[in-house]
Amino acid sequence: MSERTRAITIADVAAKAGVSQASVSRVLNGKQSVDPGIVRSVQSAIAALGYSPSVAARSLVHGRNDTIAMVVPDLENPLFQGILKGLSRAAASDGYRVLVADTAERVDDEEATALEARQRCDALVLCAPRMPESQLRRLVGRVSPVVVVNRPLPDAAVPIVGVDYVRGIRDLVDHLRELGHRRIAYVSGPATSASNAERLRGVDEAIAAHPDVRIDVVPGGSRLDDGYAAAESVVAAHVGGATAVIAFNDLVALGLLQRLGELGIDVPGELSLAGFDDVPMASFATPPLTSMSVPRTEIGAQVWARLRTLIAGGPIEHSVLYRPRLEARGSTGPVR
Amino acid sequence: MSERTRAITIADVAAKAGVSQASVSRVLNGKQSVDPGIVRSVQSAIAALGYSPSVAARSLVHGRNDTIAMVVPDLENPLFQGILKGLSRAAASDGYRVLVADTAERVDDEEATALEARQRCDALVLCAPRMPESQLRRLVGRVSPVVVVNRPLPDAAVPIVGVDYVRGIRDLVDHLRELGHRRIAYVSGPATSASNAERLRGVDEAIAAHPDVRIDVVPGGSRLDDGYAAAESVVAAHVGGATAVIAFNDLVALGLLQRLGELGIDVPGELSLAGFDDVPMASFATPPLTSMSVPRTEIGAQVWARLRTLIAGGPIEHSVLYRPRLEARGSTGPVR
DNA sequence: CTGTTAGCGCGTTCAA
DNA sequence: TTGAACGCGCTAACAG
Repeated sequence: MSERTRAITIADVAAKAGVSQASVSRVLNGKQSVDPGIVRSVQSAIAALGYSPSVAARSLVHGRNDTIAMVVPDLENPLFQGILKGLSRAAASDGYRVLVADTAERVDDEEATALEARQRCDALVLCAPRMPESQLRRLVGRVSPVVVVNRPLPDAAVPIVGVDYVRGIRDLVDHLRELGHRRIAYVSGPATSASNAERLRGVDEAIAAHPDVRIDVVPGGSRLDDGYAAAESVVAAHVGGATAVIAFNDLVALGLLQRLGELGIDVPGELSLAGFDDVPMASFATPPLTSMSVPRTEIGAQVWARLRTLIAGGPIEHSVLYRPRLEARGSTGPVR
Repeated sequence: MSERTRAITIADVAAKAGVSQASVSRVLNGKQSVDPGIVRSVQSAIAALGYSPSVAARSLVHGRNDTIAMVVPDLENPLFQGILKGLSRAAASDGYRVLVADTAERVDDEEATALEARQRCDALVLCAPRMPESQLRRLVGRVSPVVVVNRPLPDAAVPIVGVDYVRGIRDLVDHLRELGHRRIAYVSGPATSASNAERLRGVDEAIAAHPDVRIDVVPGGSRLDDGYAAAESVVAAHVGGATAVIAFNDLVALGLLQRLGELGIDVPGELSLAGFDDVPMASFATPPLTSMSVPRTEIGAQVWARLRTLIAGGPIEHSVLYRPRLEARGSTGPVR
């Protein structure tokens, strides 16, 4: 059929318009002032030829390509999806695009993936990195500009945007305590998750603050089926006296809720249940799930704000920690 | 603090190794045969300098950058997330990365977004484009190589990967009919969604095939709250005689399920309810939601397979339509 | 205000 | 096998 035709270049436009490449470039970028006549002839030449500049050539000259990368352990996590959406839209408003790199929870691939992604982009977002702290500290130094999400890294020269899980758990425990609960079970998240470690700190602090409260930790995970599978341990804790359960996140809570229903355990009658993240589905569960709300897309926007500053050569802006907001719903009730 | 240091280039490596740039390039790309001694000195120079090649320069020379873009109406849709995940992982295994471009359901921005994304990448995936067919036909010609997802485009020179919604709806109606239902309500999706149009065709075909079945269409949407809001219309249809409901997708079904519960309508006792897509949450609802399963990540992988062929200069491979699989669960039951 | 020139960093001829 | 030289497409500096 048709010949594989080479793309048209700025030289073609210049020739057709009868001017120099520099003039075409000026018209293209609106630099300096150009003779209105030239502008018109260049513009019509561009239109006639259907020319569009080579992004690659521009990148080579400028040393940047207006693209950032987000490295994430699992694209299926609603929290990360929300952050990606917020980041993508915020960056787009400044003419930047977002590359996604899903490490599929393979901790060993994280560093290589991050380095490779950074090669292609002007900056990086490391979302809930699972790698050891020492490795992460080394890495952030190599991939700057970079912003870290949901992973504490004290005194590191990196802006961090995250969620105050410690505070969130404490607030949640307070809520349950006010309802009369004194024995609580916490269904934990992935061992590699830093935010799970933070939640556990929240658990410890809550216990310290309220000597009358006891919290047992049972193994869980991060997905629906993890919650479903955790039901057995939760029931054991319930038999042992627990009257309320806090799940690592809403997915775990919803999976657990389902299984508890199958087992004939009334929520919140016999057992109160709360999740974390306040995913859209939370308020649509039966009963509606009490959760700690986290501003997912807002986090993405804040990440972009910090990254943009860094890209522009600005300072490392202050880290920010969002305080989760309690959304008390039907799944938690007074102890009886 | 430290000087803003210019990145090291292949010339630096060549100098340090005492060879020509060409030799370094050869070692880097494993082309031709190079003297083992040179190889070693180059490699140690690379290691010593911490050199890594410029992606931009490579892109300029090769005319490609091993990146593809996926344009999607809404990143929050579980179906698109699954496709993105499958696409991203499949492409990654071939050394390609994925750029995401979320149009936020702004139909008017779709074309510009697609063109801009294509500039930066070697190929494009148009996921459920909302634009008019004529515009889409024109567009696909301009952004080739491209694969279209979930949008029929008869006789177009583009591989299409999609879901047989017509057949899916028919199978779902058959399921309900076997349970004794004769009056059904369909809660429709977004007006701009081509897959909704396909579902409506399925509805029509089902009616034609089963003269004893009547299906009423009520307005809906694509998200949880759309389903919640559609409850009123559904109840009206129920009062009018409908004993079963098919929702545009699982999100709508789940939102509807919630509201029906609040209204004291028993599912499936009074009203059977089915969704579409079989999102992870479907089987965890109360009652578990009957749905039509769609292989989300598999679709992403198939998209990549076709795109890869196209990028390699291969032929336009056959389009493929996945037949949804019925997952009959507790939300649908015999009419009584 | 305009054109000419010199790179940006790399791959790839073409001789040697 | 190796190195020198050119070109990918564009922007920025410098003259004119």
